[in-house]
Amino acid sequence: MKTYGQYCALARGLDLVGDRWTLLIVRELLSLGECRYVDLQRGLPGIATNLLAGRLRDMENANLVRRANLPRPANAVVFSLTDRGAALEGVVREFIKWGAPLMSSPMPQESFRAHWLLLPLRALCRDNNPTAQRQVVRVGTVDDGCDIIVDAGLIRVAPSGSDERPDTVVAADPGSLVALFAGTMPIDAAASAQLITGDVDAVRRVVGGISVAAGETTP
Amino acid sequence: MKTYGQYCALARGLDLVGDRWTLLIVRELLSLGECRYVDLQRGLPGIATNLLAGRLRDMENANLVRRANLPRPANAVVFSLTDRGAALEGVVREFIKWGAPLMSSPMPQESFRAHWLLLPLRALCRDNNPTAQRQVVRVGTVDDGCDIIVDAGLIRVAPSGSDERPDTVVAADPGSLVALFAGTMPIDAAASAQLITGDVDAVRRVVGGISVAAGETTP
DNA sequence: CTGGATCCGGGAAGATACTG
DNA sequence: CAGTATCTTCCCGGATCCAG
Repeated sequence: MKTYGQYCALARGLDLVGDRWTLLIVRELLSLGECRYVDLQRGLPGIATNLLAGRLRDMENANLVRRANLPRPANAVVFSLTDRGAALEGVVREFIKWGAPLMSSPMPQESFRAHWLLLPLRALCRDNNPTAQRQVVRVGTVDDGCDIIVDAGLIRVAPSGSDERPDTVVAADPGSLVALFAGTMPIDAAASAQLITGDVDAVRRVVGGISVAAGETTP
Repeated sequence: MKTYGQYCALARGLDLVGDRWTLLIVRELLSLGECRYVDLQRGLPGIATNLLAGRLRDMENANLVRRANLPRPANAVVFSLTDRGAALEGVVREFIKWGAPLMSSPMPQESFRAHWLLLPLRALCRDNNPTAQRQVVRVGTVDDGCDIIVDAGLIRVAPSGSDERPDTVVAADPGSLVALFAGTMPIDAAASAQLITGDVDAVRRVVGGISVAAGETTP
């Protein structure tokens, strides 16, 4: 990006991450951790491959992204954020908070990946039943989704993988997923619509943290 | 801006404010409040006038900016942020925090406006002497700067204007201003270098809040 | 004088094909 | 798998011009 030429923290920050796609690449790396080139392509539908390659090079030069060559398979590469890149989490979080009101419903033609919910879920989920046993709620699928691991009052949200056996799987259209975790759609309605497979109470345990925190707790 | 076409809060947010110059226009309006077209031009050195006009129109359509026609002088207009636009303050604050380490020293040719310090100063300044009388420290000039009004433990930072009589004026090169309020340059050094006019203790009162807050207080 | 609109050149973004 | 090469399109930047 051409520099703004302004001695200002905001302008200098935008000089580094103000380019188109850059913050979305940061979102992918914050959500997924280390990932391969094709993982980034899957998580960034619409990006041109030359643009992705160019941005990764720029971000590497700016010390935001680290590139590591794997021994096997041959020519394999993993990308990850440096500490400086990971420090953008606050920026991304505020952006997501600001953008949340724009999420009322998906547009036709709009793409969706369940792991895009990972960062929002970290803000939205709570343990409403801290004395219960450890539970895992999967949002999406094992190939693309988030695992909400709730245990003793603590929440961890990780990209879904085969290392967790979910007690519950929430698989729904994008609009319903967002509505469910935003508290707009009642959990009962989601259950009736067959969007929840497994232990529905595990969903109740983690959903609606923000509003519930100010009100009563679910037993 | 072309939409990313992603049903994601970050992507949808960037659809609205990801365009070049947009967040810098928000910075100006957050810092100055209502302002005229020429004020924006002065605060955004380097922007082309057609681009500024276009962005303002886009932001008006996105409900981020409000345009009001003044009765006098003729054709005069004031721009200001809507509530939705002002809600970007959190994003801008995080960006400034992230960009702060990039501010070590100004590049030659880089432009500077003292009122760009307004948002950072809100985070940096504290009242280290809450029992003292009300004091005003001006950073920059009456035409372009910030007035730090400190009174009974409360800090207010406003764009400088003729309605305040500063007890102290800090007028220095950009690098020294940043270093002084970031705590890198000792206040004594700034005073010796004739950068501070008036009551130096008023500067001591407001500077270095973050580090001082964890340490001892200045009497 | 304020608040733009118009025109144009260069460069970044986007789409697609191809390769070690 | 991880890009490069190439082409097209469109946005940005700079200058100038214009209406109220």
